[in-house]
Amino acid sequence: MTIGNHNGTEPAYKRIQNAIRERIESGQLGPGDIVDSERELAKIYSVSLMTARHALADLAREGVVERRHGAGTFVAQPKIHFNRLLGYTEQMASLSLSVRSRIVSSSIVNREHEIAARLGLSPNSRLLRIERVRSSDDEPVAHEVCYLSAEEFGALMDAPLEKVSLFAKLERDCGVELAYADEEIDATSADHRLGELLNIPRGTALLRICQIIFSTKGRATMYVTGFYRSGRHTLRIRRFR
Amino acid sequence: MTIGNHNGTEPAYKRIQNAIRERIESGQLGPGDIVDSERELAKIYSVSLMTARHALADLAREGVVERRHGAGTFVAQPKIHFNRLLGYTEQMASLSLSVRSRIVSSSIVNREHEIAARLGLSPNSRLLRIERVRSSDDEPVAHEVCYLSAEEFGALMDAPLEKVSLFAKLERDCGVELAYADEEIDATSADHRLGELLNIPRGTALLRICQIIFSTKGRATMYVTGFYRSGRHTLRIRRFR
DNA sequence: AAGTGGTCTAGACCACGGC
DNA sequence: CCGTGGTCTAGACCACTTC
Repeated sequence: MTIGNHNGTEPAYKRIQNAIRERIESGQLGPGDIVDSERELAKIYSVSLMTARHALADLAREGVVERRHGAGTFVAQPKIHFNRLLGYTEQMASLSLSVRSRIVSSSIVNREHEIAARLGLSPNSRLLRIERVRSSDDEPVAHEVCYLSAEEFGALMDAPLEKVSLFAKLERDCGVELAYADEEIDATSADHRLGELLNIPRGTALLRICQIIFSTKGRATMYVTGFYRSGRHTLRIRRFR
Repeated sequence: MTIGNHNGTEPAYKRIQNAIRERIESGQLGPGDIVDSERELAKIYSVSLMTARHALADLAREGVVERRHGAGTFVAQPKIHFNRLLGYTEQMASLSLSVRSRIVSSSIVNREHEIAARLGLSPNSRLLRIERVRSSDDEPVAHEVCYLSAEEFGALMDAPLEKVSLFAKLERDCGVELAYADEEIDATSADHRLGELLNIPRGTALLRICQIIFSTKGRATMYVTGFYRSGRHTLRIRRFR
């Protein structure tokens, strides 16, 4: 009797999981459909019950399947993606809205000590600063300023960011995988300059969002502050207890 | 040899987890400290390795401990709670700030068709409506109105909500377990009435948050709209890609 | 009653980490 | 080297759902 994780292959429980995932992705199994039971999987894959169980319990934890005591294991309903970190362009695209961006300025700065620190750089680091006004239907609706390490991303200074999403550019061309963002959200009023840029009266309420965006490696990659016209933007999130 | 989950008591793996949790909460174990290994736990609690393992693996999944292959299991760094669904009172308490609530009105309404619908009730359902102004340091900082099914929660109408958190009341006294909330966040300006209630000039920017709060059973339990003074409130969330 | 998931046993081998 | 976690076996009893 062979015991233990012999040969250098994938663990059995992962092989089982992948097989189930593939059947879901290929459409062979749809939401609500029943999945092989622990005992069936154990026979099919010649593993013990505990191993089959491990595979299913893990998939349930991920939300791929749902287990009902006494009834069986079922393919879970497709998840609604709340709270997903998206770039502005991506968000608008997901709502079938078109955006255009006007680059107000693009420059290298080296006196933003606090922002440099938040990006985990030494205080006097050179930063690429990109300031943009985003419009939809030729009407300006948001103002964003983002900062990145000039050393790493200086090449983006002349990139055609009017059309291409900065997120996409980072992920596709710069080999950075974005993972999550910590954000601070509050309300403010438009000052004189923001009023002019967004073509609104001074004092108009704006949603202000300030994000630090981290890569999959845990590196703070980008610092963004944005002002969004009220009425035109609502942020939707889901919070858990 | 006894086998299986005899007698109607708590599962062994949960008893082990609770014991570890208690040692962490009481300060006996701090972040980075090593936790009993699977083999030690198995001996101490007279359970099999798999059971001890289950206890630790589950705690690791929750983020309470961290497991390092070949090294051991360690107490995780204290979590920064992002995106946690908290009542206003709870949030302020977690920041060591005291709040007081003044109940502006508390009544039964039956013409809020849209809100009733959002709570999954028939359009003309009777709803308990509680309007409160929250103050910190005797200065009004937020205005909240919440709606609940009058049929289910009518008894709350005369509850002393000046002092007790509504969340706590629901969870402790009404047997409702809150699970998550879908929220919409945007910015607005104070109108005349809000200006008076919050003692601020008309036109001041306010953060507006509108939540539908769901129970663990998936029932929409409460609808809340709140206005929060800018400068006094920033919402912190983490979003994942 | 039959089948399902939930808990549990008493072991096993392997891969990895720190001394 | 020894101890740790990661994977796995071949069973067991219990609680629950469905028929």
